[in-house]
Amino acid sequence: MTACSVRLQIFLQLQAVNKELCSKFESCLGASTSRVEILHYLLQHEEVSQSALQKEVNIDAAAVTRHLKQLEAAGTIVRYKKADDQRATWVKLEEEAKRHIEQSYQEKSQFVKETFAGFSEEELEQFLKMLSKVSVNVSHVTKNQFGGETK
Amino acid sequence: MTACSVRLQIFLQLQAVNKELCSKFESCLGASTSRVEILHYLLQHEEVSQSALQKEVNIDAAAVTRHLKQLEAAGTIVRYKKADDQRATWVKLEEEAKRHIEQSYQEKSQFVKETFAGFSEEELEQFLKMLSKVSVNVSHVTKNQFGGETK
DNA sequence: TATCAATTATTGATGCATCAATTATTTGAA
DNA sequence: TTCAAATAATTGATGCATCAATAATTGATA
Repeated sequence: MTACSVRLQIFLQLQAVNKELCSKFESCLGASTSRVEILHYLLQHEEVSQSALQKEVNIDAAAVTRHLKQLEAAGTIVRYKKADDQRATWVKLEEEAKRHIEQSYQEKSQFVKETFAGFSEEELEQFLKMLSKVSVNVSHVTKNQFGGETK
Repeated sequence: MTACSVRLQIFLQLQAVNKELCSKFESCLGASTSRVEILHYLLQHEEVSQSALQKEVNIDAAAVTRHLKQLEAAGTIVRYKKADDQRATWVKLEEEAKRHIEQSYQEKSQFVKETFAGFSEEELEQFLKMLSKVSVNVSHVTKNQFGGETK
């Protein structure tokens, strides 16, 4: 309350907002943000290897494998290997599923629109810049700036 | 890539940044942001009931219970009941642990400082306002704005 | 006073992400 | 050619958060 700097508030608020955002998103769309991102990436790319997908959605390879196995079991996607490389697995949406996912794409757009209601385009640009700046800053933080002596 | 609106980018970036932030924080401080928030709250409040603490740190009561049990087992905190209400459990730091946590408080401050390096005070204020606005917007989103017909 | 509702904490089941270890395959260099 | 290193995916162990159900206690009321 008292000595709580603006920086600290932002730090906490960032996490709080993100949590609310993901939670509400999931209850609205019926799937986690990760799951939805995977599906929307597939909607826009026809065919992709797991490792490429993993880099795009930025979650752990193990998590990707588990998502895709579930989606395959549900009949949403197909997975297959190609002759030239038996290591890589390729993924694509079932035709059947595309329509349903197109609809959820609309819902996501609407959700995102609501989320940033009342922001001017200028503010949005600035928001994005700030987030990117934080990202750069964080990536430059190194462990040994802290704790110092390993007493 | 192509039809990717600024709003959508922010939406994704917000989650990405938060993930990096928490991950780096944990590797620097050696404990999750939740855990550290709990400890720092206790450092500043001497004694608190679990339910009050739970509201402060904004995580599920079940998660709080589990954190506190671990901290108790580690000898970092004590938990006890009071005569006037046998339901509530009160929590306080062990004297022994306070010094160590004070140090981690410094580390957290340093981390937060690094995170927002290069931001002017004005920008910080604006950042906070934006986050708050998003929070308000999200809280107003209702499930039935979406999907519409439950076909 | 007996009972019902609210409060508080806990537990169990579940979901999702991470890391580390493992397996299979491919590539490249000696 | 052969073998080591790189690449890709998977599995198991673990951590942490959530929800739902349960237990214990307290307060209110009829």
